[in-house]
Amino acid sequence: MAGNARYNGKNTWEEWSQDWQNEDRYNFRTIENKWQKIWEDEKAYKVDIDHNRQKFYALVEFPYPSGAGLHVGHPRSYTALDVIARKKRMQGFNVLYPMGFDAFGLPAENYAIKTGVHPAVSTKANIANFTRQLKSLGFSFDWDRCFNTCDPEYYKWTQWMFIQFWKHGLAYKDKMAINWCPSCKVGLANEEVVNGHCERCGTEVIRRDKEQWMLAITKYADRLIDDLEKVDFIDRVKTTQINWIGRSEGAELTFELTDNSGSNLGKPMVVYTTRPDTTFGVTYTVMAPEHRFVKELMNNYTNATEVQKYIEETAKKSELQRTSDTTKTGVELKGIKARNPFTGKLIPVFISDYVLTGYGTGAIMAVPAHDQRDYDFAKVFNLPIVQVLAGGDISKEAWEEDGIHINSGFMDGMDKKDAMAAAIKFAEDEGFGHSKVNFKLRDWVFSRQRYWGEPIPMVYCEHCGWQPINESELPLTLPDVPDYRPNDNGDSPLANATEWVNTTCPKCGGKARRETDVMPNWAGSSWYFLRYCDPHNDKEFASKEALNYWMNVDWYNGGMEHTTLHLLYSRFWHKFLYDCGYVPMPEPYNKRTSHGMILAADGEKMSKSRGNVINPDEIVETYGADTFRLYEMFIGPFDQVAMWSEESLNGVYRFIGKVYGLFKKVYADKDIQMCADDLRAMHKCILEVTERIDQMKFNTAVSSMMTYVNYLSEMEKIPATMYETLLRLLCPFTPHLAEEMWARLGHTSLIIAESWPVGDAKLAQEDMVTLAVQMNGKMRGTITIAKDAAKADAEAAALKLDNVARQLEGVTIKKIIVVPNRIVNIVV
RNA sequence: GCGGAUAUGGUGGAAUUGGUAGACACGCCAGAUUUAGGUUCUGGUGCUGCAGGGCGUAAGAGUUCGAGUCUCUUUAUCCGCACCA
Repeated sequence: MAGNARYNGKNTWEEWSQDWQNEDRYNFRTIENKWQKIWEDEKAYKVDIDHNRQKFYALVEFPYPSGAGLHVGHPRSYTALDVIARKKRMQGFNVLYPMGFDAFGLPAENYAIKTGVHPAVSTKANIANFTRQLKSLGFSFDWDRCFNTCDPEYYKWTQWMFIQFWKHGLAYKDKMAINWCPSCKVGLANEEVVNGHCERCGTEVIRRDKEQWMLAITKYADRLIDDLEKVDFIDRVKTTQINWIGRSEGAELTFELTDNSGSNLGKPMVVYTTRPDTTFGVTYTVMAPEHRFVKELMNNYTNATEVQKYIEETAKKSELQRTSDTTKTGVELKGIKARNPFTGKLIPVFISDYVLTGYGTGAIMAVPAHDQRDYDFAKVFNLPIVQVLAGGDISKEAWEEDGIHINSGFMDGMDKKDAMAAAIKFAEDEGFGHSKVNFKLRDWVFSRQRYWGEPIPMVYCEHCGWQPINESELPLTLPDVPDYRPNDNGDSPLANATEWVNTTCPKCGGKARRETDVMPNWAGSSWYFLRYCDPHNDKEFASKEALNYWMNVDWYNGGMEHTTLHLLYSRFWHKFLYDCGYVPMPEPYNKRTSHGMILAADGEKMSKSRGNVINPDEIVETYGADTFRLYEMFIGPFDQVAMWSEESLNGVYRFIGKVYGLFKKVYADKDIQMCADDLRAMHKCILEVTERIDQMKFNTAVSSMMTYVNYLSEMEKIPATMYETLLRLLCPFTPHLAEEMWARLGHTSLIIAESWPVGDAKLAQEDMVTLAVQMNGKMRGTITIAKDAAKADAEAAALKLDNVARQLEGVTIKKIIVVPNRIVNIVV
């Protein structure tokens, strides 16, 4: 017999207590290891469906298992929700708090290119390391539900979902100009381009025509905005998503293109505008250089060479060059005109790179009087500027505010609202336009020309076009390849796996080729929270029963940087599954919060190159997991950036030592009476900690406990109830310490399964209160009187104060304001 | 340029939401114990005056008996988006 683990190998509590009674120092290393082993052996955090208990699903973003290991930023989020999960558990909820790994991604692949180590091998090692680190911090994850996205048993379902997208027409292949990172040799989604640079490696992104798989997220744009009303997301997240989706209401109007004499060329140019009411002020039109009409009408231009040259120059410009240089350039398409449908006048047509091909219709009507960009362009090309809204001074700049319409025919005298309605009605009646909603959001570029991702389960057949493989053949596993390097043609390394690529068409049985691009690293994370509900299911991605019980995620915490990436993608993905009837609710997350970043002590981001990275392993080694956890909660307001400080960490370490030291003063006698002050201190602490955890004010929750511990330190002897209450409150933050001291009090149960204390507001109340006494709002002293004393008593007591009486000499009291239990203000 | 946030001691930060500004912690100072030392304990610590007192929440104005908190103006820093018609 190895003895009882809880008693460090001793068989009885008595044997064990002989040992620890001699210990002066809190031996966190032994103690933390001991409890982690016990929790693991007893599967203390394993959960199952239990219809008799209310569920609570707490979720944190699963990490990418990088070679660098856990960053001190990760535990900020994980500890916060661990605290919440543990408290909910103690409050009787059936809590699901899972962890997994988002294991596909470029770093493993780049590492493979450098070293030849297969990404599966390095990823596996990294996952093992992450798991060890996470376990060393004592998080209450249900490890039985852990999975990673590069496991075929998992990505089988990612592929299956892709096929469902395809079947519903939401996955399509399209040749288009995409963002291309020349260093990673990979296409990027809009969301992955930061200031014209690759989000991963920082290389300037260029534009490149490529055939890409796309997911039609724009079909959900409206619902992605509207349904934000149904969920409890912090405002920052909501507004960022709304701005990113960029809904705008306006109209599409058709401008006929004509030759110089005014005969129609059969090219109705459709423009998008948010201000159809200003059409009387349109003095020219502009098409994006890539607009198909520009090429189609090439023979009509008298300056075709110049036009051609401009088109080529634009194509060469990177996204960054194109957007950073705001001086207007362009070329008039000489030989053609556009007819303003409101005035009938013929106006010039230009091409310019300030008109974007991907937004609206790729063509605009220019109102230089009321749009600064059009104004700038008109100045460069000396075009007429016609004011149609009263106000401003258009000789200096465009007037972009509202105003009464002038020079606008039937709209003269109208305000914006009436004129908008009138303009759209006119366009509809005359058949050249209609109202239209547009979005900045683009469809999701879903192909990556790389290796380490989910293979896209599609094949191309000469006869049948693109076809999905049979669902019974899933998972389509990633083949081994000898060389992971992508090539400059933009082919995936998979293109060289000839045997794998050549296959048969699932429809006609003829020769076919597999898609060699893989999915982006956002694919696996778009639905992982569903898998946690039923992670070992090999028949479905999750059973109906499990989804009905566990979904939605009740509380999801993660980084702001995912607001327009993972968070938006997964909401879209989930809505699609909902529309297909595969998930019970249209939104996956009830509540979303976000933590601030942790910066290095120098206020900079932690990075290898700066050499200011704090390694969590070293902190755990030197101070212990509890200190680390508690410090991350105490470091500052949870939603704001925080700077790492080893000195402050030391303060938390001292606090833990103090809690340990108090144990010696605890009365063995359980029935000892507490006085009113004791009860007040205890209940106040319970109420504060409870409330502050719910509000994520972890830093002040910790200070409440520090205040309580300071109170206990001043006592000669501590009633057991007071100390036990402290341990219960502390348990979510410092579970090892709480568990150890709980056991030393003689308990044989685990404290993590104990109930959360309930505070009594009455007992927490003071019976005497201190009021501030002010004269004309300036502090003159304080009085202590009974709580809820009559106003007259407070007044009388205040006037008796020496300080007040002295200063009252020779002045008359105008009035006295008494706010019960707060303040007495004497106005003179 | 647009959108969002932040601004309080030497430092990180509190403030019951309009009612004693600076909780809690770090640091610092003094003392005690131990000491070769970072340990531990006690007391002090916004600024300023000998003192009654005065001044203090980025700056300026306003509302109020009373403003860190509400309104307006300005400034600084951080983050996101950026020719989206």
